[in-house]
This record gives sequence, structure tokens and C-alpha cells, in this order.
Amino acid sequence: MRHKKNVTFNDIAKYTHFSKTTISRYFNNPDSLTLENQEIIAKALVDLDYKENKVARILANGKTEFIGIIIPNLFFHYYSEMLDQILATYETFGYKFLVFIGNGQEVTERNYIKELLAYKIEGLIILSHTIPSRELSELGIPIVTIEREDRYVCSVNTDNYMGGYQAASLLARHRCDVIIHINYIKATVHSEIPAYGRIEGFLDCCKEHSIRHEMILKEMDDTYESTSRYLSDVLENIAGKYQGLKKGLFVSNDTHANVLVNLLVRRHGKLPDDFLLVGFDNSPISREAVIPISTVGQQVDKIASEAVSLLVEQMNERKKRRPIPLEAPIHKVIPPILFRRETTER
Amino acid sequence: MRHKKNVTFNDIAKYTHFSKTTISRYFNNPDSLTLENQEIIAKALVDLDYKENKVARILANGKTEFIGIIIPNLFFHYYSEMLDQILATYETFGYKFLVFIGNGQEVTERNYIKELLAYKIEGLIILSHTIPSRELSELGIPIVTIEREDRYVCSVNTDNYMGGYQAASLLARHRCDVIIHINYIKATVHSEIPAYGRIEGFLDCCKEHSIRHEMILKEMDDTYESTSRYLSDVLENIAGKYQGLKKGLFVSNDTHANVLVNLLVRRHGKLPDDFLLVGFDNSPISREAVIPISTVGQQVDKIASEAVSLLVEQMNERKKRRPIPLEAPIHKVIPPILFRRETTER
DNA sequence: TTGTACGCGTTATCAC
DNA sequence: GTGATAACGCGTACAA
Repeated sequence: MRHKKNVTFNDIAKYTHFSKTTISRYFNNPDSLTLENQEIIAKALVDLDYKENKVARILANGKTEFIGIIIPNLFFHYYSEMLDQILATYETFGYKFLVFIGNGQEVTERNYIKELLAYKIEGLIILSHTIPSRELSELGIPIVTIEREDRYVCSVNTDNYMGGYQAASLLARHRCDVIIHINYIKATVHSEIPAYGRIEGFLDCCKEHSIRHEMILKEMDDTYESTSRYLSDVLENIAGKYQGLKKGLFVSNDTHANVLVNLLVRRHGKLPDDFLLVGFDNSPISREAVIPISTVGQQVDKIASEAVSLLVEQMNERKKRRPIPLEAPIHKVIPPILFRRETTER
Repeated sequence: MRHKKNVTFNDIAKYTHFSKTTISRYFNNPDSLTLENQEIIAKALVDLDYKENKVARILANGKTEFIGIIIPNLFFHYYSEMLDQILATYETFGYKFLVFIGNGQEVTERNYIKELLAYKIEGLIILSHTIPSRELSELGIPIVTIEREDRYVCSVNTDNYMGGYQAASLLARHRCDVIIHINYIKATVHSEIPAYGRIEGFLDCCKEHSIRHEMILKEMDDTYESTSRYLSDVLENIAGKYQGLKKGLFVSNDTHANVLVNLLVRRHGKLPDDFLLVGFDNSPISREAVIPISTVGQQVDKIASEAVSLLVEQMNERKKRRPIPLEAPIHKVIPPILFRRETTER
């Protein structure tokens, strides 16, 4: 970068006998040049093999076109699909993305934010749960969160309540005698988190239709093996407790739903008729399971594009001469989609 | 950014009665200041709430600490896990990542590269298959590719040959009468692509040990449903053709292997004893399948860290006063790991 | 329509 | 150990 000095506006200016300003205008406001001169410059760019330098441009006009992202991981399909969809908005808005994987520790995630701010990102999308929204709101840049605590910042979330309600209602329509919601609750999960709505929706549906139901809430650790063992016990209990009854299970994610399907199929060679299942997320496993699993799907593409456009609106507002800041954070809610597959439709 | 003018070295300089130069030194070479003065400046930073501006720093010294990534998608778990591991190297090397999802079209991917170059990335990691390595090599920046055609650039790949060999050999050790490799070949796939090694490894193992074998190669389109239908036919054929024989199937990816397992389990209530299966990738589905699937796993974490450190080496070399460019591209190969699960061990 | 002069916030090169 | 000054490459009043 020091040795091979790049071609600059100055070089082009000399080559074409224009001024730097005119070259700059060629890029930012070409119509202000005569067609003739546009062509002269265009030719010079080719001749000199000019490559634009957006860093210099940033320093001059303050617009990085950077958006920062902090996302917990990419192992969960939900997150990687979301990131995929967010990055795809480059085609629409032209913003570039600086991505960090949050590790759940406040100190390091705060550092990521500091680094992002040092690079003058114009906006920030947060999926990580670590930093409280209160603190995020004080960063002084537009922020949108997705599926996390969002009291003080803008957000886009799935309508989890509707999801829970739909799941319960589907199981009820299939005349289950009892419907059971299996959810994992981490210590940090409480009503502030959008996913909590699934529980409320489930419960409300049960109550409104007077359906016999049970909630099985337990904090699970993250290893697949221990989860499997736990769910095996749960299944044993349910089978014993509700013998002879038609049981509808609403499981808070597809991976766990799949574990249950596998346990049942391995024991009975097929999915027993007295077990219905609904998962959550419409992740690939729900479709690829030995018995394809009914599930409540999040509209990840919509959530992603809503999130970015919500952010872009705020970023544009800030560029105006007299920006009007939001009075209160905007919270967008995207309805889920129910996928009916074999675990309920037989 | 225009309104709220940020605190700069100039402000700090005035506040502390030092020069800009000294402030700069405080950040880049603090030992050259007296401890006393360091503290004075440190205090000023807090008092003025200084936030560093790396954009200005880039313009001045040319070091962006940006690495560009172009990756085909994040729907395949392999890619999202790889991206996760690559991004995680921030902790080790401090490089920031600008990520683009390649859409398979040369024009747009070329545009992504142009954009990345405009932001003065110091290196580029390519997982997308679109742009020929020849063209990449002419970009004038360090490049590392992962699992793609790599003749003219550095790369890190799994030892696909070993993977194919191991899979065949595992099936052979289990005394299969015939082993069958099911692979999907896109029009573009040929011996230039690392994954082709799986086929060679499989074939060599079969030949060396005189094992009866068959290759089923077919270009498949990407929808899960059509793939399932195709694999169902394949299974039918195999079952008929090799009736009474112990059949070992080596499937080129876990998703397809899982389809086969599901078909077999749904038909027979369990995995028949005359069918053994090995998949590829050690993706979650292989562990979460109704019958956990033996598979050849890629060491994604190692590939990712090797890729970044290979890149970092080249980037560091370029920063020297007299950089010695590589004579020939370096190709690193990471051995796979065989996971034995129920589809072979019963 | 085009040009001049300066600013953006930092680092590098000399001096002292 | 510290300071003055010139880059770095582009944008933008303001002037012509």
C-alpha cells in the first residue's frame, strides 16, 4: 500500500487536464459534466486502471455505509439463516456488514461494539442477548435488535404469542385429550424476552378453550446428549401419566421435537397414533426428520429485511440537516407460519 | 457525524498542552512517553470522552485490518460453521471481516470483490466457486480459498481422498459384500475441485482391496423433495440388484444419507441389518438422525484457523519493506475424522 | 460547467 | 522524550 502507490484523483486530473474536483464530480454528480468530458474521464480511468478508495471518501464525507452485527453463533440454523438474509440486503440497500460472533460475555461484546464504533458504523443490528437494551440505546447510533430484550431500542420479532397459540390450537383441533408444552428456560429468560410469548400464547389458548394441559419448563444445558436423556425421561413420564389419552406435544424447538420423534419411532417402529407433535422454527431438521415434523416457522427473510430497512430509515433520518429522533422505539412484529406435517396430519 | 463533531487528537492536544504527535504516540508507542504524561493523557481521554477513529488511521497508514469473505450461502451447515470459526479468529488476530454472500453469478461476485477492494481489505477468503482462481490470483492481495478450485491461489482443504478412502475402508472392514458410492456431480465438478478426491479415495480403496463396488453419480437439483424421490429410486434399485448381500453405502453428504436412513426405517421400522451407511460432513443431521449416522467429518475449526493464519502470514509479509512474494501457492490439507455411529456399528 | 482551497483525523518524517 | 509539518485520497464551499 505504500510501495505501489495507487492511482488517485490527482493522477487522473493531471492525465485529463481537469481538476480533482471535476474528477470527484464525475463520480458523485456526473450529470454536471458534459458528456464529452465524462467520456474523457471514463477513458482515463481505464487507461490508468483507477481503483476507488472508499476509505478516503469516508474520511471526507463521514458515510461509511457500514452496519455492524453481533450475533450469538452460527451453529443454530435460525441464526445462520438470519445472517444470510441480513447480508443479502446488500443488494437492496448497499450497506456493507461487519460481523462479530458474540461470546456471551459482556466485556468482550462491549469491546466488539467499541471496535465497530471506531470503524464508524452507521447502524447496529444485535441478536446477542448479552448487553441490556438500555445500554445499547445510549450508543448514539441507530440500533435494531432481533428476538431479544428490546425495551429501549427498536426491534423486529416474530409474533411468538401467535406462534404458541397456533401450536396449541392445532393440537386442540386434532382432539388431543391433553396438550403439553415442553420449553427450556435459561436463567435469564423472563417475560422481557420475545420467546416468552410462546408460553403465554400456549396457555391462553388452553385456558380459552378449557383444554387439559401441562407445562414442562426446565433449564437445559446445551449438549445434545444430556438433552436427549432428559427428554427421554420426560417422554416416559408423559406416556405413563396420560396412558390411553391422545397426547399433543408442543416443543419449543425443532431439535428437541426431533429427539422425541426419534425416541418414539425407535421404540415403536413408527410414530404412535396417540402422540401428536409440533415444533418451533421450521428448521431443516423438522423437514428432514424420519417423520416430518409440524412446526411454527419464523419468517426469517421478512424479519431480516424489516430489520435492515428499519435501521436504514433511522440512518437516513440522521443524515438530514435537522434529524427528528424517534420519540419511542419502534417494535415490529412478524407473524409466524404454521407448517403442518406428518406429526400432526395422519 | 457532521453535527456532533467527535473529539480528535487535536482537542486532546489542546486540552493537555501536548502536540497531536504525542497523542498519537500515546496510542502507538506509549513507552516513548513518561509515565507521568501517559497518565495525563489517559485522564484527558476520559474527561473528553474520546472515541478512536480507525478510518482516519487507515487513511494515514494504509492498514485497514479488514479481511473480505465471499461465501456461497449460510443454509448449508458446513458453510455457516466455517464462517463462525473464521469470524472467531478475531480473538487471535484482530482482523475484522466484511462478509458477502455469493450468489453464484460472476458479475455480481466480481462486484463484491471490487467493493471489498475499494474498502482496502488486506486479504480475501473465498469459499464461493464462481470466480476462477486464475482471476483471483491477479487481484494483487493475499488470498486463501477453502474447498474450491485453487490452482493459482493458496488454499486450505480437507483431505477428501483420505475421507473417501476411510469411508470405503470402514464399510469393507464390516464385511460388506458390495459397497456403493452415491455422489452428486454438478456440471462444474471435475477433478479440479477438492471434493472430487472423495471419489478417487473410494475407488482406490475398492481396487486395492478388490472389493465389489458401484458408483452412482448423478447431478441433482437442490430441492429436498426431488432429491428424496431420486434417492428412493436409487434405494429400490440397490435393494433389488443386491438382494441377499450386505450393502455398504457411502453417501457424499449427510443430508442425503439421512434421507436414505429415513426411507429404510420407515419401510422396515428399523435399519435393516444388510444396510450399512456412511455420510460426509458430520453435520448435525448425522447425529440427530433417527439412527445416528456414521460420517466423515471435516475439521472445520482447524480449516478456518489455518486459512486465516495462512492469510495473515501473507499479509504480514506484504507489510515488510522488501516483501518476498510466494513463489507458488501453498495448499494446506487437513485430515478428516471418521465418526462411527449406529449406521455401521451395530 | 469547471477550478481553488481547505477540511476530514490520523500517522510518518524529520527536527530539536 | 517531544513537536512541527507534511502526507493519506476524497468531498465541498465558494469562486469564477
